[in-house]
Amino acid sequence: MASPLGEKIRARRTELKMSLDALAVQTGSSKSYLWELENRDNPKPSAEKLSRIAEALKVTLEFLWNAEDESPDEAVKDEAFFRQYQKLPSAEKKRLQRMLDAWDDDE
Amino acid sequence: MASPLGEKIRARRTELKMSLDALAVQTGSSKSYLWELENRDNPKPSAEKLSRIAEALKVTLEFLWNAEDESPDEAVKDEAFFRQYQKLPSAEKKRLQRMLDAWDDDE
DNA sequence: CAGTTGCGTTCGGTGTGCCGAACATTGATA
DNA sequence: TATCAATGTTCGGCACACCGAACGCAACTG
Repeated sequence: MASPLGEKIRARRTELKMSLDALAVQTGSSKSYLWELENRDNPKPSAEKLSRIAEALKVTLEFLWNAEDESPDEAVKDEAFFRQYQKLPSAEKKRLQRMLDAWDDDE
Repeated sequence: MASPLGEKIRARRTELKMSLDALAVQTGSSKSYLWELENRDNPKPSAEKLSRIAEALKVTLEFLWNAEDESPDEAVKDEAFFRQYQKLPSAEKKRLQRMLDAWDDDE
């Protein structure tokens, strides 16, 4: 019954030792709705709600919404890579971009 | 009237030379709704819709949603790169990671 | 025991996200 | 000019995201 999104929210919330009430206050949601997100079948929160939840849980939107096939560990590494990448001068970025494109062409 | 989110969606959509119709098909939305997202005052799309839009536009959820007023052009490219990167198998990721590390060592 | 506090759960109602279908507008073609 | 195709715009209405308020239940404390 519970969705992957719901599992992630609950896992992270309990990890941070928050109650539904506490999270509700921080995110401007109602605890009843948060309960629905965690337990109901196919939750479809708004970007706004989910964004505030992600913020309160100190994870990214991407992690909550679509990291289904990715382990949390790998997601964290990917984000670290990205932060590192962003600091490069654009000439270097282009080099990496070309490598990526080349790989996509091979499948 | 148009929100930052709306501006970003339109900017990226026209950049990719897509019509509202085309984007609608790709994202499972209606073009009328996409028009509302681009032009109406305070759009509050669901995470689901926004996620599919981000994917079609090749940017991340974070980029579309966060009202970062930093230089958008390079940010868009970075996000596109990251989205592409995430789909790689981890062996490939490691290769790129090593290149990045090598760069950092040189300064 | 009765009361309190803290947590999760249920549920009816309401605002609005999102849609389909019509209408407006531009541009191209002859 | 008239006409057709493509894109953008408007609008009425339905479905459901989200809420408040009640409820259940366990662990306390006097």
